[in-house]
Amino acid sequence: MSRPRDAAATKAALLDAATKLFGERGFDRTTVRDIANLAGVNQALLFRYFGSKDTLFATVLATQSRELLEDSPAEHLLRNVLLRMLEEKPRREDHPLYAVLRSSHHDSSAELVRRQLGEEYARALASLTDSDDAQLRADLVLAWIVGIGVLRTVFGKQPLAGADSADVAALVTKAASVLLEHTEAG
Amino acid sequence: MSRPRDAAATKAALLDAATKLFGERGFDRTTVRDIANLAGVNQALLFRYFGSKDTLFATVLATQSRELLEDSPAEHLLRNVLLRMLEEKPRREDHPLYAVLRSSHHDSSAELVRRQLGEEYARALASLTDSDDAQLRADLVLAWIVGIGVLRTVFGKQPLAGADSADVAALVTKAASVLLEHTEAG
DNA sequence: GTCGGATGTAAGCGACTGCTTACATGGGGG
DNA sequence: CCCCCATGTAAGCAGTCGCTTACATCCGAC
Repeated sequence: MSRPRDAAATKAALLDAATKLFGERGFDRTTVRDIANLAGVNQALLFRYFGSKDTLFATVLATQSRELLEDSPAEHLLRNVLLRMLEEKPRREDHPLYAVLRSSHHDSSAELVRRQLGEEYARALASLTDSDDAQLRADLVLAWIVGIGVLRTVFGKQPLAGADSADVAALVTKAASVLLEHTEAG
Repeated sequence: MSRPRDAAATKAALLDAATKLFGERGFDRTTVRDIANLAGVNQALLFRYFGSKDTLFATVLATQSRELLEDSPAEHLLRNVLLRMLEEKPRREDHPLYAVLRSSHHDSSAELVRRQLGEEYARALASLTDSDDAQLRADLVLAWIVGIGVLRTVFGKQPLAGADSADVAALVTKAASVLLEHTEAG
Protein backbone atom coordinates (compact mmCIF):
# COMPACT_ATOMS: atom_id res chain seq x y z
CA MET A 1 0.00 0.00 0.00
CA SER A 2 2.81 2.37 0.76
CA ARG A 3 4.61 4.06 -2.08
CA PRO A 4 7.73 2.32 -3.37
CA ARG A 5 11.04 3.06 -1.74
CA ASP A 6 12.59 6.12 -3.35
CA ALA A 7 15.38 7.98 -1.64
CA ALA A 8 15.14 11.02 -3.90
CA ALA A 9 11.40 11.36 -3.31
CA THR A 10 11.85 10.99 0.43
CA LYS A 11 14.56 13.61 0.47
CA ALA A 12 12.38 15.96 -1.57
CA ALA A 13 9.43 15.39 0.75
CA LEU A 14 11.58 16.26 3.74
CA LEU A 15 12.84 19.41 2.03
CA ASP A 16 9.31 20.51 1.15
CA ALA A 17 8.04 19.90 4.66
CA ALA A 18 11.01 21.72 6.17
CA THR A 19 10.53 24.66 3.83
CA LYS A 20 6.91 25.00 4.84
CA LEU A 21 7.45 24.66 8.57
CA PHE A 22 10.58 26.82 8.81
CA GLY A 23 8.71 29.54 6.90
CA GLU A 24 5.69 29.34 9.17
CA ARG A 25 7.30 28.88 12.58
CA GLY A 26 10.97 29.72 12.25
CA PHE A 27 13.91 27.50 13.03
CA ASP A 28 13.60 27.15 16.78
CA ARG A 29 9.91 26.33 16.86
CA THR A 30 10.14 23.70 14.18
CA THR A 31 11.17 20.25 15.43
CA VAL A 32 12.67 17.48 13.36
CA ARG A 33 9.75 15.28 14.39
CA ASP A 34 7.30 17.83 12.98
CA ILE A 35 9.15 17.89 9.69
CA ALA A 36 9.31 14.11 9.44
CA ASN A 37 5.63 13.74 10.32
CA LEU A 38 4.57 16.27 7.69
CA ALA A 39 6.75 14.51 5.13
CA GLY A 40 5.27 11.17 6.19
CA VAL A 41 8.63 9.54 6.88
CA ASN A 42 10.62 8.44 9.87
CA GLN A 43 12.61 11.25 11.47
CA ALA A 44 15.83 9.24 11.41
CA LEU A 45 15.82 9.66 7.64
CA LEU A 46 16.17 13.40 8.08
CA PHE A 47 19.57 12.81 9.59
CA ARG A 48 20.51 10.21 7.03
CA TYR A 49 19.82 12.56 4.13
CA PHE A 50 20.70 15.95 5.58
CA GLY A 51 23.02 15.22 8.47
CA SER A 52 21.56 17.72 10.93
CA LYS A 53 18.74 20.17 11.44
CA ASP A 54 21.18 23.01 10.79
CA THR A 55 22.22 21.60 7.44
CA LEU A 56 18.62 21.07 6.45
CA PHE A 57 17.84 24.69 7.29
CA ALA A 58 20.78 25.91 5.24
CA THR A 59 19.67 23.72 2.35
CA VAL A 60 16.17 25.19 2.50
CA LEU A 61 17.51 28.74 2.35
CA ALA A 62 19.94 27.97 -0.44
CA THR A 63 17.29 26.24 -2.54
CA GLN A 64 14.75 29.01 -2.11
CA SER A 65 17.11 31.89 -2.78
CA ARG A 66 18.41 30.17 -5.89
CA GLU A 67 14.90 29.65 -7.21
CA LEU A 68 13.92 33.23 -6.48
CA LEU A 69 16.96 34.89 -8.00
CA GLU A 70 17.58 32.72 -11.04
CA ASP A 71 14.85 34.30 -13.16
CA SER A 72 14.70 37.86 -11.90
CA PRO A 73 16.81 40.28 -13.91
CA ALA A 74 17.87 43.31 -11.93
CA GLU A 75 15.38 45.73 -13.37
CA HIS A 76 12.51 43.43 -12.38
CA LEU A 77 13.80 42.31 -9.01
CA LEU A 78 12.18 45.02 -6.93
CA ARG A 79 8.86 44.43 -8.59
CA ASN A 80 9.10 40.64 -8.43
CA VAL A 81 10.16 40.49 -4.81
CA LEU A 82 7.62 43.10 -3.80
CA LEU A 83 4.77 41.42 -5.60
CA ARG A 84 5.58 38.05 -4.11
CA MET A 85 5.64 39.68 -0.71
CA LEU A 86 2.24 41.14 -1.42
CA GLU A 87 0.40 38.11 -2.70
CA GLU A 88 -3.13 38.07 -1.40
CA LYS A 89 -2.77 34.80 0.47
CA PRO A 90 0.93 34.95 1.12
CA ARG A 91 2.34 31.46 0.86
CA ARG A 92 4.95 31.88 3.49
CA GLU A 93 6.82 28.79 2.49
CA ASP A 94 7.52 30.20 -0.94
CA HIS A 95 9.57 33.18 0.07
CA PRO A 96 12.98 32.59 1.62
CA LEU A 97 12.77 35.80 3.60
CA TYR A 98 10.00 34.34 5.71
CA ALA A 99 12.14 31.50 6.98
CA VAL A 100 14.96 33.93 7.61
CA LEU A 101 12.81 36.47 9.39
CA ARG A 102 11.37 33.87 11.69
CA SER A 103 14.73 32.43 12.57
CA SER A 104 17.19 34.29 14.77
CA HIS A 105 19.77 31.72 13.88
CA HIS A 106 23.24 33.03 14.46
CA ASP A 107 25.73 30.22 14.20
CA SER A 108 26.16 27.62 11.48
CA SER A 109 26.26 28.18 7.79
CA ALA A 110 22.73 29.57 7.78
CA GLU A 111 24.19 32.92 8.73
CA LEU A 112 26.32 32.88 5.60
CA VAL A 113 23.39 31.95 3.41
CA ARG A 114 21.30 34.67 4.98
CA ARG A 115 23.89 37.34 4.32
CA GLN A 116 24.53 36.09 0.83
CA LEU A 117 20.85 36.40 0.06
CA GLY A 118 20.87 39.98 1.24
CA GLU A 119 23.98 40.71 -0.80
CA GLU A 120 22.39 39.43 -3.99
CA TYR A 121 19.22 41.42 -3.50
CA ALA A 122 21.13 44.57 -2.69
CA ARG A 123 23.60 44.22 -5.55
CA ALA A 124 20.76 43.93 -8.04
CA LEU A 125 18.93 46.86 -6.52
CA ALA A 126 22.06 48.99 -6.47
CA SER A 127 22.39 48.68 -10.24
CA LEU A 128 19.22 50.70 -10.58
CA THR A 129 20.84 53.97 -9.62
CA ASP A 130 24.14 55.62 -10.43
CA SER A 131 24.41 57.55 -7.20
CA ASP A 132 27.70 57.13 -5.39
CA ASP A 133 25.91 55.78 -2.33
CA ALA A 134 24.01 53.31 -4.48
CA GLN A 135 24.71 50.42 -2.13
CA LEU A 136 23.29 52.26 0.85
CA ARG A 137 20.20 53.29 -1.09
CA ALA A 138 19.74 49.72 -2.23
CA ASP A 139 20.01 48.51 1.35
CA LEU A 140 17.29 50.93 2.36
CA VAL A 141 14.96 49.66 -0.35
CA LEU A 142 15.73 46.10 0.66
CA ALA A 143 15.02 47.08 4.25
CA TRP A 144 11.66 48.39 3.20
CA ILE A 145 10.75 45.15 1.48
CA VAL A 146 11.81 43.17 4.50
CA GLY A 147 9.90 45.44 6.85
CA ILE A 148 6.74 45.13 4.81
CA GLY A 149 7.07 41.36 4.95
CA VAL A 150 7.52 41.49 8.70
CA LEU A 151 4.50 43.68 9.31
CA ARG A 152 2.30 41.62 7.04
CA THR A 153 3.21 38.18 8.31
CA VAL A 154 4.87 38.34 11.69
CA PHE A 155 2.82 41.25 13.02
CA GLY A 156 -0.28 40.86 10.89
CA LYS A 157 -0.49 44.65 11.04
CA GLN A 158 -3.66 46.17 9.61
CA PRO A 159 -4.36 47.90 7.29
CA LEU A 160 -1.10 46.93 5.61
CA ALA A 161 -1.67 43.20 5.89
CA GLY A 162 -4.99 43.42 4.09
CA ALA A 163 -4.19 46.21 1.68
CA ASP A 164 -4.49 45.88 -2.06
CA SER A 165 -1.24 44.79 -3.65
CA ALA A 166 -1.38 47.38 -6.40
CA ASP A 167 -1.95 50.21 -3.94
CA VAL A 168 0.99 49.19 -1.81
CA ALA A 169 3.25 48.63 -4.79
CA ALA A 170 2.34 52.05 -6.16
CA LEU A 171 3.17 53.85 -2.94
CA VAL A 172 6.41 51.96 -2.42
CA THR A 173 7.73 52.31 -5.94
CA LYS A 174 6.84 56.01 -5.93
CA ALA A 175 8.72 56.68 -2.72
CA ALA A 176 11.57 54.33 -3.58
CA SER A 177 12.06 56.03 -6.91
CA VAL A 178 13.30 59.04 -4.94
CA LEU A 179 16.16 56.85 -3.79
CA LEU A 180 16.82 54.90 -6.96
CA GLU A 181 16.42 57.59 -9.61
CA HIS A 182 19.42 58.50 -11.73
CA THR A 183 21.22 61.65 -10.73
CA GLU A 184 21.17 63.13 -14.22
CA ALA A 185 18.03 63.07 -16.32
CA GLY A 186 18.23 60.63 -19.20
CA MET B 1 28.45 40.16 52.24
CA SER B 2 25.46 39.72 50.00
CA ARG B 3 23.12 42.60 49.56
CA PRO B 4 20.17 42.80 51.90
CA ARG B 5 16.96 41.06 50.93
CA ASP B 6 14.88 43.33 48.74
CA ALA B 7 12.07 41.90 46.67
CA ALA B 8 11.66 45.03 44.55
CA ALA B 9 15.35 45.13 43.68
CA THR B 10 15.37 41.43 42.83
CA LYS B 11 12.36 41.83 40.61
CA ALA B 12 13.96 44.80 38.87
CA ALA B 13 17.21 42.90 38.36
CA LEU B 14 15.29 40.05 36.74
CA LEU B 15 13.42 42.48 34.49
CA ASP B 16 16.65 44.18 33.43
CA ALA B 17 18.37 40.91 32.68
CA ALA B 18 15.36 39.63 30.76
CA THR B 19 15.16 42.84 28.74
CA LYS B 20 18.78 42.55 27.74
CA LEU B 21 18.71 38.87 26.85
CA PHE B 22 15.34 38.87 25.05
CA GLY B 23 16.58 41.81 22.98
CA GLU B 24 19.83 40.07 22.11
CA ARG B 25 18.67 36.52 21.53
CA GLY B 26 14.91 36.55 21.22
CA PHE B 27 12.40 34.64 23.32
CA ASP B 28 13.18 31.08 22.32
CA ARG B 29 16.94 31.30 22.69
CA THR B 30 16.78 32.91 26.10
CA THR B 31 16.41 30.48 29.03
CA VAL B 32 15.09 31.30 32.46
CA ARG B 33 18.38 30.04 33.87
CA ASP B 34 20.30 32.56 31.74
CA ILE B 35 18.10 35.37 32.99
CA ALA B 36 18.45 34.38 36.62
CA ASN B 37 22.21 33.98 36.32
CA LEU B 38 22.61 37.41 34.74
CA ALA B 39 20.45 38.91 37.46
CA GLY B 40 22.48 37.05 40.08
CA VAL B 41 19.48 35.40 41.70
CA ASN B 42 17.97 31.95 41.93
CA GLN B 43 15.82 31.06 38.96
CA ALA B 44 12.92 30.00 41.15
CA LEU B 45 12.44 33.66 42.03
CA LEU B 46 11.65 34.40 38.41
CA PHE B 47 8.54 32.29 38.78
CA ARG B 48 7.68 33.71 42.17
CA TYR B 49 7.73 37.29 40.86
CA PHE B 50 6.55 36.88 37.27
CA GLY B 51 4.67 33.60 37.20
CA SER B 52 6.04 32.31 33.91
CA LYS B 53 8.54 33.04 31.18
CA ASP B 54 5.66 34.20 28.96
CA THR B 55 4.47 36.72 31.51
CA LEU B 56 7.99 38.03 32.00
CA PHE B 57 8.34 38.52 28.25
CA ALA B 58 5.06 40.38 28.07
CA THR B 59 6.13 42.55 30.99
CA VAL B 60 9.40 43.40 29.24
CA LEU B 61 7.59 44.47 26.08
CA ALA B 62 4.99 46.49 27.94
CA THR B 63 7.60 48.29 30.03
CA GLN B 64 9.77 49.15 27.05
CA SER B 65 6.99 50.36 24.81
CA ARG B 66 5.60 52.53 27.59
CA GLU B 67 8.99 54.13 28.17
CA LEU B 68 9.54 54.74 24.48
CA LEU B 69 6.15 56.25 23.73
CA GLU B 70 5.54 58.32 26.83
CA ASP B 71 7.80 61.18 25.81
CA SER B 72 7.60 61.14 22.04
CA PRO B 73 4.98 63.52 20.66
CA ALA B 74 3.68 62.48 17.28
CA GLU B 75 5.66 64.95 15.22
CA HIS B 76 8.92 63.70 16.74
CA LEU B 77 8.12 60.00 16.82
CA LEU B 78 9.53 59.14 13.41
CA ARG B 79 12.72 60.99 14.18
CA ASN B 80 13.05 59.57 17.68
CA VAL B 81 12.38 56.01 16.70
CA LEU B 82 14.60 56.25 13.66
CA LEU B 83 17.48 57.82 15.56
CA ARG B 84 17.33 55.22 18.28
CA MET B 85 17.37 52.56 15.60
CA LEU B 86 20.44 54.18 14.12
CA GLU B 87 22.59 54.66 17.19
CA GLU B 88 26.21 53.91 16.41
CA LYS B 89 26.51 51.10 18.90
CA PRO B 90 22.90 50.00 18.92
CA ARG B 91 22.00 48.97 22.42
CA ARG B 92 19.63 46.28 21.39
CA GLU B 93 18.13 45.91 24.79
CA ASP B 94 16.87 49.46 24.73
CA HIS B 95 14.52 49.20 21.81
CA PRO B 96 11.41 47.07 22.22
CA LEU B 97 11.37 46.25 18.54
CA TYR B 98 14.50 44.22 18.92
CA ALA B 99 12.95 41.82 21.37
CA VAL B 100 9.89 41.59 19.16
CA LEU B 101 11.85 41.05 15.97
CA ARG B 102 13.87 38.29 17.52
CA SER B 103 10.84 36.50 18.90
CA SER B 104 8.40 34.75 16.62
CA HIS B 105 6.14 34.27 19.57
CA HIS B 106 2.63 33.54 18.49
CA ASP B 107 0.54 32.54 21.43
CA SER B 108 0.26 34.19 24.83
CA SER B 109 -0.32 37.82 25.54
CA ALA B 110 2.92 38.84 23.86
CA GLU B 111 1.03 38.85 20.58
CA LEU B 112 -1.35 41.44 21.97
CA VAL B 113 1.45 43.62 23.25
CA ARG B 114 3.23 43.35 19.95
CA ARG B 115 0.18 44.47 18.00
CA GLN B 116 -0.59 47.24 20.42
CA LEU B 117 2.92 48.56 20.00
CA GLY B 118 2.49 48.63 16.25
CA GLU B 119 -0.86 50.33 16.60
CA GLU B 120 0.59 53.13 18.69
CA TYR B 121 3.46 53.75 16.32
CA ALA B 122 1.20 53.74 13.31
CA ARG B 123 -1.44 55.97 14.86
CA ALA B 124 1.14 58.59 15.66
CA LEU B 125 2.67 58.39 12.21
CA ALA B 126 -0.72 58.56 10.54
CA SER B 127 -1.38 61.94 12.12
CA LEU B 128 1.43 63.36 10.01
CA THR B 129 -0.56 63.28 6.79
CA ASP B 130 -4.13 64.08 5.85
CA SER B 131 -4.33 61.65 2.97
CA ASP B 132 -7.33 59.35 3.09
CA ASP B 133 -5.06 56.32 3.15
CA ALA B 134 -3.05 57.80 6.00
CA GLN B 135 -3.09 54.57 7.97
CA LEU B 136 -1.66 52.58 5.10
CA ARG B 137 1.04 55.17 4.47
CA ALA B 138 1.90 55.17 8.16
CA ASP B 139 2.15 51.38 8.12
CA LEU B 140 4.59 51.60 5.24
CA VAL B 141 6.78 54.06 7.10
CA LEU B 142 6.65 51.85 10.17
CA ALA B 143 7.57 48.91 7.96
CA TRP B 144 10.59 50.80 6.76
CA ILE B 145 11.79 51.50 10.28
CA VAL B 146 11.32 47.88 11.21
CA GLY B 147 13.11 46.68 8.11
CA ILE B 148 16.07 48.95 8.76
CA GLY B 149 16.30 47.56 12.27
CA VAL B 150 16.20 44.01 10.95
CA LEU B 151 18.93 44.58 8.39
CA ARG B 152 21.16 46.39 10.85
CA THR B 153 20.88 43.97 13.73
CA VAL B 154 19.56 40.60 12.62
CA PHE B 155 21.31 40.58 9.25
CA GLY B 156 24.20 42.91 10.03
CA LYS B 157 23.88 44.02 6.42
CA GLN B 158 26.63 46.29 5.14
CA PRO B 159 26.83 49.11 4.22
CA LEU B 160 23.60 49.90 6.02
CA ALA B 161 24.73 48.52 9.37
CA GLY B 162 27.77 50.76 9.43
CA ALA B 163 26.33 53.78 7.69
CA ASP B 164 26.30 57.22 9.25
CA SER B 165 23.11 57.88 11.13
CA ALA B 166 22.57 61.30 9.63
CA ASP B 167 23.00 60.00 6.07
CA VAL B 168 20.46 57.25 6.61
CA ALA B 169 18.01 59.53 8.37
CA ALA B 170 18.28 62.06 5.55
CA LEU B 171 17.53 59.49 2.86
CA VAL B 172 14.66 57.93 4.76
CA THR B 173 12.95 61.16 5.76
CA LYS B 174 13.32 62.47 2.22
CA ALA B 175 11.69 59.42 0.68
CA ALA B 176 9.13 59.04 3.45
CA SER B 177 8.05 62.63 3.05
CA VAL B 178 6.62 61.61 -0.30
CA LEU B 179 4.23 59.40 1.63
CA LEU B 180 3.52 61.65 4.58
CA GLU B 181 3.26 65.04 2.91
CA HIS B 182 0.00 66.90 3.09
CA THR B 183 -2.15 66.69 0.00
CA GLU B 184 -2.65 70.43 -0.32
CA ALA B 185 0.24 72.81 -0.03
CA GLY B 186 0.21 74.95 3.10
C1' DG C 1 13.75 37.58 72.38
C1' DT C 2 10.86 35.13 69.44
C1' DC C 3 7.67 34.16 66.25
C1' DG C 4 5.93 34.24 61.52
C1' DG C 5 5.77 35.52 57.08
C1' DA C 6 8.69 37.31 53.36
C1' DT C 7 12.71 36.09 50.81
C1' DG C 8 16.14 33.02 48.92
C1' DT C 9 17.99 28.23 47.76
C1' DA C 10 18.87 23.28 46.23
C1' DA C 11 17.17 19.67 44.02
C1' DG C 12 14.56 17.47 40.94
C1' DC C 13 10.31 16.27 37.96
C1' DG C 14 8.32 15.35 33.59
C1' DA C 15 8.37 16.68 29.00
C1' DC C 16 10.76 17.63 24.94
C1' DT C 17 14.91 18.28 22.03
C1' DG C 18 18.41 16.76 18.36
C1' DC C 19 20.50 12.80 17.26
C1' DT C 20 22.06 7.69 17.31
C1' DT C 21 21.79 2.85 17.18
C1' DA C 22 20.27 -1.68 16.37
C1' DC C 23 17.30 -3.88 13.68
C1' DA C 24 13.49 -4.98 9.96
C1' DT C 25 12.37 -5.04 5.03
C1' DG C 26 12.08 -4.70 0.32
C1' DG C 27 13.68 -4.83 -4.45
C1' DG C 28 17.12 -5.06 -8.05
C1' DG C 29 21.48 -7.66 -9.76
C1' DG C 30 24.16 -11.98 -9.77
C1' DC D 1 16.14 -17.77 -6.74
C1' DC D 2 18.51 -15.43 -3.31
C1' DC D 3 21.48 -12.39 -1.53
C1' DC D 4 22.85 -7.86 -0.20
C1' DC D 5 22.70 -3.27 0.35
C1' DA D 6 19.78 0.76 0.02
C1' DT D 7 15.87 2.20 2.46
C1' DG D 8 12.87 2.50 6.33
C1' DT D 9 11.66 1.78 11.38
C1' DA D 10 11.42 1.50 16.64
C1' DA D 11 13.48 2.57 20.58
C1' DG D 12 16.12 5.12 23.34
C1' DC D 13 20.12 8.22 24.98
C1' DA D 14 21.90 12.37 26.93
C1' DG D 15 21.02 16.95 27.49
C1' DT D 16 18.01 20.95 28.19
C1' DC D 17 13.71 23.10 28.95
C1' DG D 18 10.03 25.50 32.02
C1' DC D 19 8.46 24.96 36.31
C1' DT D 20 7.61 23.02 41.21
C1' DT D 21 8.52 21.61 45.72
C1' DA D 22 10.56 21.18 50.15
C1' DC D 23 13.42 23.40 52.78
C1' DA D 24 16.82 27.17 54.78
C1' DT D 25 17.34 31.93 56.30
C1' DC D 26 16.58 36.67 57.24
C1' DC D 27 14.10 40.59 59.32
C1' DG D 28 10.44 43.32 61.21
C1' DA D 29 6.37 43.24 64.59
C1' DC D 30 5.11 42.42 69.06
